[in-house]
Amino acid sequence: MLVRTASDDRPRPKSLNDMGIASDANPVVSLSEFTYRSGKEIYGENEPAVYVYQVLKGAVRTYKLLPDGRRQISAFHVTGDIVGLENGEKHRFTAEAVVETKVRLIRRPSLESAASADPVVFRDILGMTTRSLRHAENHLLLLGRKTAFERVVAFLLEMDERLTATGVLSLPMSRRDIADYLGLTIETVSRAISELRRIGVLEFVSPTQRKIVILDRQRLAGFDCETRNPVRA
Amino acid sequence: MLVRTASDDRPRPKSLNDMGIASDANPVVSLSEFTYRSGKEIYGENEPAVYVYQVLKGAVRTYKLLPDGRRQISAFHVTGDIVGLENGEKHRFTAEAVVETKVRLIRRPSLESAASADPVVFRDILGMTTRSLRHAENHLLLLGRKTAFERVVAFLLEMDERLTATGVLSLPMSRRDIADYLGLTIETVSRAISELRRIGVLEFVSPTQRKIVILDRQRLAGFDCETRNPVRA
DNA sequence: CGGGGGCTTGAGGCCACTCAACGATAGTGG
DNA sequence: CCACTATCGTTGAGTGGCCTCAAGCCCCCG
Repeated sequence: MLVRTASDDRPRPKSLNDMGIASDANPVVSLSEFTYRSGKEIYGENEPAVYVYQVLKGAVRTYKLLPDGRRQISAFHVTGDIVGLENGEKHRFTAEAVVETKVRLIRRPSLESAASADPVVFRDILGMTTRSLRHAENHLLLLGRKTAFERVVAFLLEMDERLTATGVLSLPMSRRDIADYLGLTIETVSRAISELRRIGVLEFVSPTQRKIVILDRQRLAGFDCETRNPVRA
Repeated sequence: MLVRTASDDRPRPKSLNDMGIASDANPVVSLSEFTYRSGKEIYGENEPAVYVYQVLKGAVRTYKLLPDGRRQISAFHVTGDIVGLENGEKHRFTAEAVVETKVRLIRRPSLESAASADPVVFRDILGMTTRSLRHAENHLLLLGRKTAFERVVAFLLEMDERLTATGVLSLPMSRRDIADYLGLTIETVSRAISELRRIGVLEFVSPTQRKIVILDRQRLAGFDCETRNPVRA
């Protein structure tokens, strides 16, 4: 199994003000923005959780590593999503920018004080945590019990829903990211996509393999054995 | 893949009072108790979430099914654990008693009113949700990237920690349950346990295969490639 | 135009699954 | 109390789906 390396030259949002980026004196929480270049680490697993991040543009992957480098991506976060809301002192994942990504930074202490002051904020935090939990629970089923083909189909449907819903996918992530999200290898992901193209469900938009047209969503959805209505004898 | 059936003769806690079991007039939330026999369904996936349950004795499994019967158990819940806290209208899993199980029932509406009245209750709910999320996130890594042997080791260590921590495990669940929790087959689970016995890490306590002594926890833990300190180049 | 990374495709191997047989255990009824 | 039976767990043999290894293509970018 390949061991991947992580660069340690990531920007430090702690020095945002030093860098001349104004920090917003919001009445609710202190805000500021930052842009991460593609592949840069936003925070590391087990680091103290100083900030919560809202993705304004781009995409973020959050993952865990095993000592030998095996990686499991738990989620991709796109525009509007909140990243790093741990409800605890430490980050449980590493977070990296999948592509050039702009985020809004929210200081955790200021978020917490806002939450204690305002029940609505608190309720929002619970809602977002529940949302993450539901996503993780569905992903457990995918990783534990779905075939490689079913996983790739489920991934494409999820991305179709979250990215555009126009039938044309512009995936920000590489095949390696997809593989590490689905618990597969890049070759297996590639073969599944090729198969879907072969049978006429998908098509690439030239000139790249990351823009995908869904030609027959009906049929694509049919390959996903979703949990909707499990038959009970 | 085998399609398993679910009995539909489960008791209905809705009729608790009709059944002569007093419902506790607690100042905070309305409480009552109920005992489920081994294998009985407590609630079904997508059913309206009327109750939240606290396990008083026994064990509960929560799972999702695919249409063809493939099952993924998301968690086992033992004494003290809360089950069915969905923060939403519907249950996201089916819950069943693994063995004869006594639970305390908490009406969801009464819990919600308690939460809005008391920030401490609300904070507890967030804490429990976060706890579930952390468990699910760790399980994603297990299902996505660990080998069969590593999964079984991780399972035994988890159960050792949660059930007794005395070095003697009395597993309430069958090999099938374990397999469906770990995303494996019963044969693979069995082989991994046999291997651990063969090398002298485990031992069965007669006369059953569900009582296990951990002879060398050091070595057992060594087989678990936990996420503790991933090496970074 | 040369180099490199990302993606695809093919060939072969291995880990976990499938199928099957058997022993042990627990539950059932005579 | 003891056959009888069903269920659970183990073990072996063989298969197959996904992984590994490798080659080649394409696009991007200096």
